[in-house]
Amino acid sequence: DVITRFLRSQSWDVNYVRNITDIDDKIINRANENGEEYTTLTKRFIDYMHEDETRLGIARPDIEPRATGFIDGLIDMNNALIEKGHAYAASNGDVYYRVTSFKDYGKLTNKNVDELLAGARIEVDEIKEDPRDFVLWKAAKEGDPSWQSPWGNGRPGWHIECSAMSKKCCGDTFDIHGGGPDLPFPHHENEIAQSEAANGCKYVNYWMHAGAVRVDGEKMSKSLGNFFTIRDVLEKYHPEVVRFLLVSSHYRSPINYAEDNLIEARAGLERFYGALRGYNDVAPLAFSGMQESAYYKAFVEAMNDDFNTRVALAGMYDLVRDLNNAKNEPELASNLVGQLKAFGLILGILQADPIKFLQDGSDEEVKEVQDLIDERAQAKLEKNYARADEIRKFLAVRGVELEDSKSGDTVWRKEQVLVDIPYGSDERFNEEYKGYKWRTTFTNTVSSIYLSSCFEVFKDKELLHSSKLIKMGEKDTFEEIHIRTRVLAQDWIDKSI
RNA sequence: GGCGCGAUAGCAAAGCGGUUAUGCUCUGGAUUGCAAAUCCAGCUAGUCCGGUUCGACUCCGGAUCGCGCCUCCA
Repeated sequence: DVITRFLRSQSWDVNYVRNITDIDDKIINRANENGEEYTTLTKRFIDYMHEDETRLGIARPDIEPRATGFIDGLIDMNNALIEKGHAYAASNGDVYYRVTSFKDYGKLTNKNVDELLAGARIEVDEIKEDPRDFVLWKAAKEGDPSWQSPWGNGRPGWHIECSAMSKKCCGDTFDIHGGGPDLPFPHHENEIAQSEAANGCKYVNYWMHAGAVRVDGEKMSKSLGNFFTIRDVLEKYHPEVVRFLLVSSHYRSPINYAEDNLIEARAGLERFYGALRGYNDVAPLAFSGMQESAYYKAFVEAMNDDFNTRVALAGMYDLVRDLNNAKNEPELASNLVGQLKAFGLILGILQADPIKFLQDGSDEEVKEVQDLIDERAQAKLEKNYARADEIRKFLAVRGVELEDSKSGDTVWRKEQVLVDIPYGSDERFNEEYKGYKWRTTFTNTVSSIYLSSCFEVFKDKELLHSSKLIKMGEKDTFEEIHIRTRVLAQDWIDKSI
């Protein structure tokens, strides 16, 4: 999504194609289990996917081909491969690709065809000429969805559909082919073998493989029990926070999904939205009018360097600093905001109402908080600072942070929940130092590889201080963290006496 | 075993053969009735062992650790 947005912003004519595999063993099995048509099942999941994408602000591709819509092209391709000796129809109605016939096989992933045999774990199939051969067309089992073909009723093989779809949608050669880190072998290797053998020309100019999303440092998988959906995440975090996390690292780097990283992503966004408050009427500037801007040059340079979104963000932070310094120069500030929003548009962030983003609360809460703010303003006018502070503290404990601006207005924002108390209730320590009581809470959240700790200092049950989140590396021991937190707590008490 | 990727400060994450990455956190200052936000300044780096070089986090070699792929999932 970000790559497409950026390329288009630089006047590239982009044809963005993303295919859907809507027929395979898993789909057939699940549809049979559910007692429904496989098309009903795939439609439901495709609809879900589109809903999730919409929430994340992901633009739809220009074409979203489905495998079952390209059966004819796929059969043509198989025919071409058979004619050229790169494929053969087996006795049972399957069609296989003859791997040894393609001399470049393995060029993408640096595989040696001879060594592949040694590593083959599958049982030797009597039907294939060679265990390395892969299926292009699979004969249908009784009752399964199938299509007619020169080799009898069947359905597409597992790799050919991508070659067939891309040929129709992108042509014999196209520029960029993306995919996940698990795809280069065998899938993309097989696509190359199919398309280059059938079409007689180069398949793809640039391969882009993304880094894996990891959970607690491991691959997400059902067997590991660390599997969850984007919907689960969006229940807890604003979609923009998720996007921000993703653009915070290079697309090729693995990215670790951890609560701490989401919290940090939110903190970064708060800095941007804090600066954007009050500029709702400023629209993103067009890149065409920004050619001379140093921020624009930095942004484009970063993005032109293999879509280095992290470096692009660094430049945007520079802009934010300059924007915060330019609050007394409305014209300049407005221009900077326009630029910042323009960059945000490419990354798919910063287009929301800052106040809404920062307050992140229900309408009832907004009213409740505003009433207290009004009461506090009155107290301040009457120089009743005790009451004013009481209200501030009351709200602070509930995660509402007040900011008095110079003009006298008070704005507020919702503080992140720094610590999920329920975890680690058996890992709390109540200690005493110089007459102050302080409590340490440790957390080791389910999806975090990091221990976190925070401390709260009390005097006669009154909360005096609540620490910020202290994050610890995975190598730190529990004992070390405990000592470190104690030092911080005692340090605070020493200073406050 | 084969192929490939990685190891950077308290945390996250980039570039770069010599010169500030950046963000979060933390510390000091300015500001504030007190705060917050903001600004200014600062503290923490480059897994280990060799080599190349005037100079290496950056290049080369090795070790260690971590991760991915090697499946008729696509």
